[in-house]
Amino acid sequence: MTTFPHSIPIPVVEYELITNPSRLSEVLLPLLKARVLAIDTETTGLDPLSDRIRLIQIAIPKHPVVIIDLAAISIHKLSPLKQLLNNNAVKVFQNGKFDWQVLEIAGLRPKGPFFDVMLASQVLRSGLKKDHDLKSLALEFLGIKLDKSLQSSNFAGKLSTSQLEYAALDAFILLKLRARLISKLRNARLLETAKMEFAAMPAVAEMELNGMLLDVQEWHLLSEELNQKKQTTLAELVKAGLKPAPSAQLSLFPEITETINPRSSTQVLNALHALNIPIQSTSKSELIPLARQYPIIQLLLNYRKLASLCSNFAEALPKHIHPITGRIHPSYRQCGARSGRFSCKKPNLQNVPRNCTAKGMRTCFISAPGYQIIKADYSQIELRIVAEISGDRRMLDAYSKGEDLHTLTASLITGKTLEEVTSEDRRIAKSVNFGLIYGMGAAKLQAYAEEKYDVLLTFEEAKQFRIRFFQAYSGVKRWHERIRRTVYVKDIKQIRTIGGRRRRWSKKPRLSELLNHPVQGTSADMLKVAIARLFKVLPKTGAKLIGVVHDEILLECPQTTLKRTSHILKKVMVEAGELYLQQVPVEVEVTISSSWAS
DNA sequence: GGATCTAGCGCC
DNA sequence: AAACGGCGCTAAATCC
Repeated sequence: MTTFPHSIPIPVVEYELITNPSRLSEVLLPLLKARVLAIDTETTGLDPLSDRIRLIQIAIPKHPVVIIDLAAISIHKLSPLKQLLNNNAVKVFQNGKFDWQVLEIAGLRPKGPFFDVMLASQVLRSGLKKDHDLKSLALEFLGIKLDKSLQSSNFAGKLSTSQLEYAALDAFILLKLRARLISKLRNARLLETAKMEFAAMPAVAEMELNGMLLDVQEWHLLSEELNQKKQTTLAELVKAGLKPAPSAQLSLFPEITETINPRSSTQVLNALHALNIPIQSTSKSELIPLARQYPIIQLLLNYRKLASLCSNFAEALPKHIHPITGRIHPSYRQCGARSGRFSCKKPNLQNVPRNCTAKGMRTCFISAPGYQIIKADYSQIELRIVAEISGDRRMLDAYSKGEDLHTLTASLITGKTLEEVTSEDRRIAKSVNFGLIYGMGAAKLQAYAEEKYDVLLTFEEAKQFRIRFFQAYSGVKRWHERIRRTVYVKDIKQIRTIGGRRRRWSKKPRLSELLNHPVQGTSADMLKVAIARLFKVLPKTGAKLIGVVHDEILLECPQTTLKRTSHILKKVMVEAGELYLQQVPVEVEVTISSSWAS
């Protein structure tokens, strides 16, 4: 890594401010010939749906930065700009998702190929937890200290010279950053991964603008139901004897301390100790084994779950309904996870509960009139990727014959034939499969099976299943051993997905992290290829991308094109998967419904 | 008093 | 020898 012992002075950037339509086409003429355009925008705020674009700054090498004051020029006079943004030049952005959205809403949608310096940096430094804002990138890759104090200045009124200089520099610096990042990416063999991110970027930008529609009335009913349950559970808890520990009752106001807050782990710990229940912490894994013995613990678990559902979802999600669109527009980060997976926030729609009430929260996410929701997800994608990467014969055989891997595992660990396997056996096997591929130990497997699959195993059983799993899938065992050697013998601190996406560690990685990245990351890669391709083909169907959840894609589709669109969606997803999986068939399950429920 | 950390919940 | 990974949000607890 290059270091810059002395910071380089901030370059002086020439610019021309355009406030007059008659000068526009003239000044854009040389830009039309450029192969690369660096673009930045300044807006009146950070919400593309309610704030407005003020400036667009465009930089090309050896030329003054062109700053166009969009407050001064009517949209009808902008065709030269539209033509420029719609040409085949590479468009360079910093966090281009935001600029894409702002430009789209201003009727100035830019056309790719794109280069996003933030995404490039995230791909390059994945796992190393660094900042990826423009200031950090300029310092890290160019040794330039940028002054970003004007970023949040008022871009609605009259603009100062320093604001214009700031705006010009932001665009100009992107050219230099791109050049530096390209060579870094190429040296790290990450250019292909970065290009995949760039291609997915407009799809992500549009997905956020599309947002999802929440049925507020149904949501309210569901919230009421949850709240009722929460209150009755609280009453039962008090009845069952959840009260302050004796020492705490020395309070001057005993009536106030008659009950405790069941969400407070410290209060709960004391209260349970007072009831002679032997626990070290109030964590779920410690409470679950005691739930059968002590009814109060089951009530406590129920209450905590209900309280979390109420505050995290029932009360929280309606607050995110946008006043202009009436829809929820979460913020997706396409490189949000170190594996390359998406993360989602404000609100996080990737963790909306599936089956928390009789009705289900996801049924409240609905399609607009005249539309339906198409949901498509990759079937057992992580296990398929494990089969591909490990080359495990048995897994590959099972998948190529179209067999069910959970049933196969059930048969292998119980010794029963495939026909004898019960649905209970299969559920056990499911927990075993998902638990053991990343090297879970027997104790955790036991807890995990109970917590997630309601499967009771003794420690000995968990141990036996673990042994039999690795006997049955010896290729998986060899894969684990191969990776183990890379950490503990070769001291390697990085690993890649099938497509080459890299994750690094600053300290010695855990084996499970090294096993996990190629699997989760490859799954993320195929999802991104899929949405990038969908971005190109969906417009002709009228369908809109409205959500992604790791191995799942959600479209809102006009009734009239449902059949064709779901066919296209499935085809695109399967083909994206097949780019990475050569030995395992890729399967995608598609459902059509008036809501997000499956 | 506000900022930050932790525990515990949801999802794939 | 033992070890599942990846996220975000809320409320309580703690720090400054």
